[in-house]
Amino acid sequence: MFTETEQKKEFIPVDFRNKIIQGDCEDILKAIPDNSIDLIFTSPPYADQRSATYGGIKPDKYVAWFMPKTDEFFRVLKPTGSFVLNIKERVVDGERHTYVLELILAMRKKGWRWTEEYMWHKKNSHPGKWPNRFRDNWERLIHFTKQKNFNMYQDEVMVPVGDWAQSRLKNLSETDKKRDNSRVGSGFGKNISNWVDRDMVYPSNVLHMATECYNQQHSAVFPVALPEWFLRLFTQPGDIVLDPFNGSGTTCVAADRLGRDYLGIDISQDYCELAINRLQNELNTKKGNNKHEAT
Amino acid sequence: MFTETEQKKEFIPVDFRNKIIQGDCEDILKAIPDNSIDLIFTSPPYADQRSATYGGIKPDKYVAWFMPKTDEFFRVLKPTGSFVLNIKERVVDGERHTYVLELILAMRKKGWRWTEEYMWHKKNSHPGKWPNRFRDNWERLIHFTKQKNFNMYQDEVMVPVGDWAQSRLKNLSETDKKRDNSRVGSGFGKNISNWVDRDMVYPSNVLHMATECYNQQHSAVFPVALPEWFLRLFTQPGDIVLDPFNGSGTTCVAADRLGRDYLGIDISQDYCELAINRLQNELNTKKGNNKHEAT
DNA sequence: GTTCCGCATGAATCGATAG
DNA sequence: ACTATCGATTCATGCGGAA
Repeated sequence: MFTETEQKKEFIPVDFRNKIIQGDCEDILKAIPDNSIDLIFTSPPYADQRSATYGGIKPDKYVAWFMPKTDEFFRVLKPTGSFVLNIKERVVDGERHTYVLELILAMRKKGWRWTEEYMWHKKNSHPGKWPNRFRDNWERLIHFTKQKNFNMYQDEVMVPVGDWAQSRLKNLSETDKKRDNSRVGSGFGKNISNWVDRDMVYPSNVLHMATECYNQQHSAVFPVALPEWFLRLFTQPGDIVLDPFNGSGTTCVAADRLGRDYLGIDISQDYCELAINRLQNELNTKKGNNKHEAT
Repeated sequence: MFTETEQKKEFIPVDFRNKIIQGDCEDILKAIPDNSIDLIFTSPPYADQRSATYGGIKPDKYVAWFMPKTDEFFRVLKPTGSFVLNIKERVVDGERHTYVLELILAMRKKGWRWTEEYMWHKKNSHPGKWPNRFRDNWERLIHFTKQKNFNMYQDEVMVPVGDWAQSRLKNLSETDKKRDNSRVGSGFGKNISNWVDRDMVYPSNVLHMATECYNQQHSAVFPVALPEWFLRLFTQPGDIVLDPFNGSGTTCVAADRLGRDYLGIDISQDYCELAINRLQNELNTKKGNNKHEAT
């Protein structure tokens, strides 16, 4: 993993796989060839959020700030690739701001296809009570593509039927997180299939996942299971996944676990270091598990 | 209940409560005074759907078709009232059509406030998948208001607390609970009572409800629980609720059950008759229950 | 080694207060 | 009048100490 500027310019065009790069994705991506990325999965800083690291983009300026970046995304994405955007509109003056709607319309004018909108139901959203609204328990996962036909591997995200299987899936994923991560290279779907492989159905466009909690230092804004789901659905092992707002590197962790290559870009040096540490921990966990299995 | 045109013109301005009226809501509402409706809850014909009765509005014409009607809705709605629109964008040529996004933007230009967007998660939608998408399991419930302050009765829709609290509180003895409760009366132990006393919490903006089939001819309408929830939240008993695309009359049934007055408008004579029959059945059920109680 | 419970902490939003 | 900051509100979850 390289974060130094010197290495970027000569390294990326030749081989930009499995790197975390510090910088503005709009600039960094200029060095990436056209039609070279299989999946872009990202959660950009929401308007006026994360101002400490991203400078707090004003809601009214959000589309203008984001559009040049999506132009680069469009260029580097393979024609059969997908762009999954995790975003939610802020409340401004007591009503939802329209920057997400405007962004979708603007991106369509640039050639993007608004193929689908998945729903992430967050079980543990921020609490609070106000006179005019309840807790915001969902976020958009907007699926853009460059063309009508794109790669989608639906069988890879099939889920067990019925509540009994759901509860077992939950238990498995929790215990597996620490103990069996090395085997999770192929993912929980395969583990599950050991005992319920005959009762699997296709999921819907509603995803139920809790936000992941805090290892003291930092909180991942979305759970690893979220990029994992879309990586299974839209990529194959060996494909390359880009997260241009990499943050703590959750997308790259998912790619690493699933045997996909990643490219993570973030403007914050601190975030880049955090992501590199997380990925190093993943590597150590793998080694530890392998050693454990060997003994 | 009146469906004849002759009765409409003289009757509505004087008393338009608990009626099902056949006609185009854009025309019928002209007879309704300004600022007279407490809540508008409706699920308009989606683009290209219900073509037999509504002539199959083309997606590209949807906003132009819908906007004049929302102007009337705006006029008849009380300043403190709410307009809840159940809608979902169709897939056209492999991507989501943008008429819902455009509708929200157009309505805001006319003075509507896009206060919130609730999510209806349809738990039992029809199974099925397509090469480029899974089954669509959610719909928007867009909450528009005329002004920043509006009527909202949040306590009416509180829900039982989650499993985590049940499991965590199950070991508290009855004496502990009583002691803590009594302390609340004397002003002590308020913190404890926050946990022990509370078995109801406020919901979020995600609604989990199964779809309902009223009968074989009119499939996949929304469940009565859906308007019921919003009627509880945004109206009080005696308030008047409008559904300008009344269909089989589910909104009116909810209003009737909750002691709210209703006004249902639909362009289809068949739907109007169906709704009137449903409401008559409700009335008969009530009478039957009362008689049973009397004996 | 389990289970249980206390506690801290969030992609939040509102209203009031201050400059 | 308009923006910036701050406290209050609220609940699902993980962590860690205790039983």
